[in-house]
Amino acid sequence: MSGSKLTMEFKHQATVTLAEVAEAAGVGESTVSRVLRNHGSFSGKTRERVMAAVERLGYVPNRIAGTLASTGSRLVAFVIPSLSNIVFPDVLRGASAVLEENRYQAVFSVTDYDPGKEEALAAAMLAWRPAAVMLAGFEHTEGTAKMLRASGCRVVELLDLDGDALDIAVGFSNRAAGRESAAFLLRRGYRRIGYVGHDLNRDTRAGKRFSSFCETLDAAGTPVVAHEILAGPSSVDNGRLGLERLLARATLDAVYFSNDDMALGGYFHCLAQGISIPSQLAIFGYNGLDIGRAIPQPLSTIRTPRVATGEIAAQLIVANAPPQAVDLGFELIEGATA
Amino acid sequence: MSGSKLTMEFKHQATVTLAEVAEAAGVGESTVSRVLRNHGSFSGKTRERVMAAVERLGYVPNRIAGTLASTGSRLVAFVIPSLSNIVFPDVLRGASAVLEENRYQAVFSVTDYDPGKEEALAAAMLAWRPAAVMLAGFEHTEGTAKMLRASGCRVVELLDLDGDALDIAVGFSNRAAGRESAAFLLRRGYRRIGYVGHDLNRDTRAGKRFSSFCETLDAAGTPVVAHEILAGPSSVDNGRLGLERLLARATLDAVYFSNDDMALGGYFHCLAQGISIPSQLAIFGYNGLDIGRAIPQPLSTIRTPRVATGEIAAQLIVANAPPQAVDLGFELIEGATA
DNA sequence: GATTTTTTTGGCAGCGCTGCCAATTTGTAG
DNA sequence: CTACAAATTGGCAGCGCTGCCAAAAAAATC
Repeated sequence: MSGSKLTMEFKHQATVTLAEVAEAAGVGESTVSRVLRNHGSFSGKTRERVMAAVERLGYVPNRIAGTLASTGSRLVAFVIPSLSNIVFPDVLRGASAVLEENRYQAVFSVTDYDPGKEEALAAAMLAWRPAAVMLAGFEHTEGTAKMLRASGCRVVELLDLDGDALDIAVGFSNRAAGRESAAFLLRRGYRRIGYVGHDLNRDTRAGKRFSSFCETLDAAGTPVVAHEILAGPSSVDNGRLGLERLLARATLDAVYFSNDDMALGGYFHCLAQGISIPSQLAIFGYNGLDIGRAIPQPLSTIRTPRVATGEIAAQLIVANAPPQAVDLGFELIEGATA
Repeated sequence: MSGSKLTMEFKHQATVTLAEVAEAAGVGESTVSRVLRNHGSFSGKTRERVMAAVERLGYVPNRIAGTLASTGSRLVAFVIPSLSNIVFPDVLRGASAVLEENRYQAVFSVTDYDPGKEEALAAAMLAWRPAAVMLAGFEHTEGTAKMLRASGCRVVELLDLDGDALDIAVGFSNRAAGRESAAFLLRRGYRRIGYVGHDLNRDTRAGKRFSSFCETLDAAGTPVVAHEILAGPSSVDNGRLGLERLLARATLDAVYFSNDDMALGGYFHCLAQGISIPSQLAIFGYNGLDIGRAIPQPLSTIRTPRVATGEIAAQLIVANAPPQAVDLGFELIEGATA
């Protein structure tokens, strides 16, 4: 479209091809290919001549061509809801370490928790013929599911276990997390419990935690007294704001937050307002962020295996493991805020 | 290598090709290609027939083949030091939003602050013939620089401005950040200033901040009294630990931290130890994390344009802008801790 | 030294798509 | 109805590499 003159200036694709290397080394193309991939047999002398030519010409193999010619791409596609929610960078971190070791490449796109966008991005990803597509959770549009099933590529659904997996699932039960959080608060004797969360229609895993949290409290005869759902993303500020609003409407002795960052916001709100924790108000979070342990009173929360989720998912793909659901569990941290 | 029997079970690459679509629609291959890319001319009737065939067969274009056949790949490669340091997810977030809008794909690898690994990963990235490679800062091995220059693909160096760019640079001056941090502390009257940081040989941008911080204090005749460098990554725990060690060795009235997370660790250490802030000890961070504003005394720090760095970098690539250095600046937040 | 076996090697047909060009169809003007 | 321009369309040669197969060279055996 624009600046074709500029384009000229900055594009000099140093197109050294395998054929040129072969020529320079005085060997056949397939020999170069074998040496470079260290696959098949060739003599040490040949190897040296090829490597010398590669070095001399500054040859960089073209994976695009290589992938097209062979099959299976060593690309792993991540279609994640967000990069602001620490969960996803953590998962990527775990996965990328394993993938890099095995010479796979990670590709990603961010759906912003929008299922429609997820479908579009998943389609775009499939066009790269990845070895696997990794998504968050089980809630996808029908189109997405159909497309993934038809694609023939491996699918890994991450961070959830409450639902039917398309292929592989790695994570833990969000329902169990919600349930155990509620049970913990009940054990501690709290009875007037509230909830502060971010948009649940979009973050369906948070939604599952909340709903099983509610069910557990209902069963105990002490349902959630009040809840405050904030439209924006999970954040410290929203946690603070949410708690402020909630306390303006209801008298509570404990609050469950959809995430640690929100819980921290709530915690700081209490500090600022002189609300003593946990005697006046208990706070319980979710995720087990490091910073939760560093505050004056360690945050009571559930620690999730985020990095491990990425690692395991990547390992299963690398090993071409059969369909399965891997439960990594979570750990309830009693902390000092509840 | 392993499980070829398993392999059979899970690979049914639904290989519907463009040729099959053409066949089914009763048109030529190039026509299908034109319709799908909405490029060139074709009649409305043809369009419908093609789309119907695409729908019916569940055709997913193969970008690998498309990229090989055309030129330029609409892939943007990120070679970043870490995903734990919030800086990089933020940059990716900004960039990926812009890239997705323009139908580019983000690919990434994590170097773990290791220049050797950076070189290897950059080489692997170039094999995908990306439209651009984005790296952190200017400090690369000679091999990396040579390879990037020879590659002919655009290069963007992020988050630094103190050095010579290979092509495009987007960020701000870390030296200026260090200098202004020091100047601020001096203006506030602090004279016995210490530093707590993470591994500086590896995070060269943090190294630059520290060195210009030191120079500024030296020039004022009040050099850094003591510093504590922790081997691990920047983290809340390390900040706490670093400050504890530092205070055991020196009497200080202010401490500069290499990052906000470390500064927060220091802040909480003070809270726990009853050290009053800022009267007994001032704390100054770097990055401007949200949580720094939520704690009882807002953290004094420098806010960096992380998301914007990613956005601008992506925009320049999408627009195929000429080589340039874009200074996004930073903002000193006075806060209440210094 | 001849023969068999094993190791190396090169040739070449695709992988699925795009870009170019020529051919065909359609539209328009004379 | 003819001539000419414009809009559509199809054919096909690659893009750079890998995989297969047969040929050549080297090593082992008798």
